[in-house]
Order: sequence, then structure tokens, then C-alpha cells
Amino acid sequence: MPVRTFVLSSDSLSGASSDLSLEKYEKDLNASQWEAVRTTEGAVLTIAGAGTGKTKTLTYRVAYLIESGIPASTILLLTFTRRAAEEMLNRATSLAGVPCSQILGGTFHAYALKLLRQYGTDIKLADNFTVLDQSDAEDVIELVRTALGYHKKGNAVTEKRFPKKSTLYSIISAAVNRNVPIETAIEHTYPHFLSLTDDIKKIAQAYQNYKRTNALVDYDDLLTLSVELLTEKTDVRTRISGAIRYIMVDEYQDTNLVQAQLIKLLSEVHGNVMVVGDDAQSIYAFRGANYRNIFDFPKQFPNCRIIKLEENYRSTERILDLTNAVIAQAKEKFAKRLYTTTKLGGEYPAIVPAQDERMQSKFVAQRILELREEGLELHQMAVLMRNSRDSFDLELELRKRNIPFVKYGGQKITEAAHIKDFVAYLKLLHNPKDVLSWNRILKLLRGIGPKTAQEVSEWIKTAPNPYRVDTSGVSPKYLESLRKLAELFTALTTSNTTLTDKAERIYDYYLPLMREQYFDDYPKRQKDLENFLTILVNYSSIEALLTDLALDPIDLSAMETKATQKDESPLVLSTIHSAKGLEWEAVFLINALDGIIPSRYAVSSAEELDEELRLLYVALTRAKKYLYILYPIVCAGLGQEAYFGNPSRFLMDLPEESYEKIVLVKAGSAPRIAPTKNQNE
DNA sequence: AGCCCGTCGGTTTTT
DNA sequence: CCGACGGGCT
Repeated sequence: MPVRTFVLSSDSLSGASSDLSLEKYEKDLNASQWEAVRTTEGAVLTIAGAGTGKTKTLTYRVAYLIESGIPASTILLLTFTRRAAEEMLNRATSLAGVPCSQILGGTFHAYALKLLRQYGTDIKLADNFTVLDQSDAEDVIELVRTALGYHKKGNAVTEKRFPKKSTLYSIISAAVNRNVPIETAIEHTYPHFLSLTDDIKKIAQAYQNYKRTNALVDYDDLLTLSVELLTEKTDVRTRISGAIRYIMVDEYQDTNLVQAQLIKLLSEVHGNVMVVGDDAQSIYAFRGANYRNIFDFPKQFPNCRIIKLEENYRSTERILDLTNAVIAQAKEKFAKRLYTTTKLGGEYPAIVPAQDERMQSKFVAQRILELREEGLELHQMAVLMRNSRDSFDLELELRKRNIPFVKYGGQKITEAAHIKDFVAYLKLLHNPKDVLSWNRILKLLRGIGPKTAQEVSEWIKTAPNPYRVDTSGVSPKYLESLRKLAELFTALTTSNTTLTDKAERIYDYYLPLMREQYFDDYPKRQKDLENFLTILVNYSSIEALLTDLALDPIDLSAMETKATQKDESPLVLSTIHSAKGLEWEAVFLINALDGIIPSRYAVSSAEELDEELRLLYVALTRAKKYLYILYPIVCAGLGQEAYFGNPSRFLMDLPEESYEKIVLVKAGSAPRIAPTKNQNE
């Protein structure tokens, strides 16, 4: 039996020691990282390239502050996802040897929500307000659009096609996030709707009013209302910013103007702010992020110190050469070029044209199994894609070969109709006047459509006891089903049961309705609901559950894996956007086609094209050791007709010596991998 | 008038 | 595969 020694690294042990000297921090870091850690006073801008130890630096800085005696509750750490915050805090805790869990933080939106829950009434916000996620917000828009009469065709104003609710939402949201008037937002993304500007403005206004009168707050409101609060209420601002001595912001290139404003306000008293970001990795401009925030930071904080991290510790030299060549194609140039001194050489990154999507999937699955034979674990490998649906074929192949995987990106559980239905009952227990949820659950009843649902829910809003749906004077068509609904709510509200009991009760009531509503695929949906119930058990209050669902909903397929966990940590499938900040030993990028990445919706403007290039850059820089870029040559069209796909334009002009090409050859029924260096022709 | 259901068209990325 | 739309039904 082979025996190896295993060396425990010192930093996982040092946590236990009460080593008062802070030198251990210096020892683990390079000069720039250490400078970023110890420069705690004043404003600091850290520009950190991919894989240069950005997360490590932030983690060490948190631990360093804590060990220097700074109370955790005076530190605010803002990150892009809650997962990122949790991971950093865990690592900082073991580093500093003292719990860091008291640190304030999470996402901008979550922190803003906390502020508003506490001080919202100061700006006349109802104290029981509900947070709308995107699909809720779209439903509200649909509601006000209908109320204004825009749904009818032949309406004088709607001779032309009227934008659908998701388009309306994205226009309204873009205007807020970019801090521009509605017409500018329309012109930017949907110039063909410019002639409807006045109507869209009316809807935007009605949407705003509706939210206010019904105590609803959408994602953008969380940020803008926080800014409003801190701007207008001087005493609140002084109290809050006085209590925050140190602020750290991760992924600053993906913040928008409102978020930048928020930072400025929160740091007013102490002025100790460090923002960390990489302009080359900005991939959220589509949602209003502005990477120029990075360059504007020194203007906002004139005495700010600028620190650059340029030494990459993640990838091999060969991968780095390729990714440097990729990002060099950007129209807007980036000043830095990453280098490595520790991971010289390595395997060539590979570009793999596959005959078709099936072949692509087979290659990925087979190569993953081979790498696992060589000792890589499944969770150390990832398959990345531009669009969530690009992995459907691969998912079939992985299931066929029994390779467990978890998928990030794509549909969230709160976007699935059946989960939304289910949650609507819970929302009503939390807020009985939630018209939106009434609407939703009433429409599930046979004979009740949009019109009746709206009438009934408007009536409920003013009723003394909303749960006792009054059945007098309603049409016998749906009398019985209304009675049953009232019965459900009576049971839910009169007995003192736990959340789990309530949920089960709702489940029993809802299941038959669901079967009727979504007859085609109800078994799948039923399974989802059962999985959802197992997650729900972890929550003690409806409010906690609803907050999590609104601000950090898990992906539908991730929920499935969570519920049916196998003993082996699964392979990761992820959209590039959801892969931000993560890294793997082996990375496969699939469907690297022109029209996919860059997206065909982005090719008309140089700016959007650059963002797609940065997206590709983010994808490729996730790889530590192995990198495969794949695309199918023949693509299946929408119907049955196939067409020839072109590889991404970003791959066309890369230096020949920066990658190898892999040609797939069939051996019997299974394809074999025949590596050929592209330079030996 | 309002509901139901079949058909067709268009399909990015997410706090 | 979901959502908008139109026609027929209650």
C-alpha cells in the first residue's frame, strides 16, 4: 500500500494560537497583497486581476482587522452573493482564531433591506413591506398595464405591438440603475419602442404608485430607498455611518451608480473604504453596472491609495498566455497583463471542434471520467456555458453515464410557477393584504380568470377579515372552491402550528389544483414541491423564508441535487455569470459559437461586444490546470433543420502557439481523443 | 363578458 | 419551453 505524508498548512492551524504578532499575515502574502491588507485607514482601491488572490486578500484583511482588536460589528463587508460572503467569513474566522460572524455584510440588496426594515418608517415606508423579486415585479407591471387598458388590442394607443411585461420591467429598471430618464433607457436597448415612450412612462408611474400604496418594494427600490433614507435623514446617516468603521466591497466593477452612492454615504463618518475589482471582469453592464465606477472611485475619494495585484497564482503559464491574448482583443484596452512565477508551463489549453452537440457532450463526459481516473474529483471540474439552456444535451449524457452534477444559473425556484403558487399561500399568511398573491391563488380555481380574480382580491383588500373569503352573493360556479379556500386559511390561522405543519397543509390543498393546472408534467413539479418542503424545514419563520427566497433564491436544479445528495461531491455546471469568483482544476467551455458568445443580441454595438469578450475572459480564467473550449460544427436548428455553426469570433485570431486543437475521431461507437499539436501540422 | 384551450412565435446573462 | 393571442364556449 503506498504511503504518502500529508503536510497541514500552517494557516489552518494558526487560528488556534493566540499569536499576538500580526506577522503571520505578511508571511503568506506578496508585497502588494500585504500592502492591501495593512492599509486599513482611508480609501483604498485595489485592482486585482483574475486569480491574483483577491478573495484571499480580503479575507486576510478582515482577519487582520479583527485580530487588531477592531470589533466585528463595526466592519461591513459587501459582496456579490451571499455565498461569497459566507465563505470569506468562514475563512477569516479560522485565520483570526476568533469568530468573525458578527461582521455586517452580505449583498448590497440584503444589507439595504436590513437598513429599511430598521429605518424604513422614517421615509414613510410601511413597516411590513414585501420585497418583490423580478417575476413578482413583472406581475405588478402586468396588473397596472391591464388597469390602464393597455392589454386590449385595437386600443387607440396600441396600434403597434405593445412591449411585454418583462420588457417593460427591464426598461424601468434600467432607467433606475443607470440613473437616466425612461426615454434614454428605451433608446439604449429598445429603440423600436421609442414611439411608445409616453405610454411606458405612464406605466412606470403607475407601477411606482402601486408599489407605494401596497407596501411593495422591488430590488431597485431597496437601493434607491436606502440612498434616499441616508441622504434625507441626517441623523440616521450619522448614526449608521458612525457605527461602521471599515467598509470593504468586493467585485466593485459590477456595481452601479446607486451602489456607489450608497458606499459614499455609508463611509461618511470614518472614510475607511476598500473597494476591490477588476475592470477586465465586468460582466453586468446589462443590468446597469458601470465598471467606470472603478475609475471614478479616486474622484469620489480624492486621497485614495491605489494598489494593483498582477501576479496570478491560479492558472498555468499556458492558460495565462491564452487568456491574456483573449482579453488583448478588447476595444477598450486594459493596462495590466497578468503573469505567473509559480506555475510555469502546463498543458496547452485546447480548442475542440465537435461534429455536433452530441459529440461535444460525449467528449466532455469522457474527458471528465478520464480526469477523474487521474485523480481529480468531480467537484474540481466545471462545465461553463453562456446560456443556461446550452447544457441540455450534456445533461442527458451525464445522466446516462451516472455522473452526478449540480447546475448553477438558469431558473430559480421562485421563478417556477408551481413554487410561486405554493409560496403565495405562505405570503398571505405573512401579509393578508397581498393582492398579488390573492390574485395568483384565485386564478388557480376553475372558473376564475384574471378578471374575477382581480375583483375578488380587491374586495379582500378592504375586508375586515381577509381570510374569511365571503361566499355570499358569489356565482355558484366557483362557490364551492372559494369555500374550500376559506377553510384552508381558517385552519392555517386558527391553530398554533409550526411552519412545517402549515406547509404540509397547504401542500395537501394545493396538490390537486396543481395536477389540474399543470397536467402535462405534474410528476416533476410534485417532486420539486417535495424538495422544497425539505428546505422549508430549516426555517423557523415565514418572514425569514420569504426574505431568503426574495434575495437569494437557490437554483431549481441545485435544490434537486441538494435534496438527493449522493456521497460524491458533484461536477459543476454553471453559466459563466454564476461562475464569477470561482475556480476549478479543469474547465470546459461548451458551445463557444459565434452568436452564443458573443451573443447574437450583442454584436451590433462595440460596447456590448466588449462585454461578451470579458465574459469569455472570465470563463477561461476560472481554469487552474486544464482548459477545453468546445463548439459543435453542425448545430440543430429550432425545427429539425441543422446548420453550420461558426466558432466564436474571439477565437479566430488567437496566436497559433497559444493553444492546441483536438480532433475527435470515432473508435467503434465511442469517440477517441487524439491530441495533435496544431503547430506540427 | 369573461374563461378555457389550442396554436404559434421567439428564446441572454441576475441581485 | 413559456407566454401572447385568437376563437369558441359558458
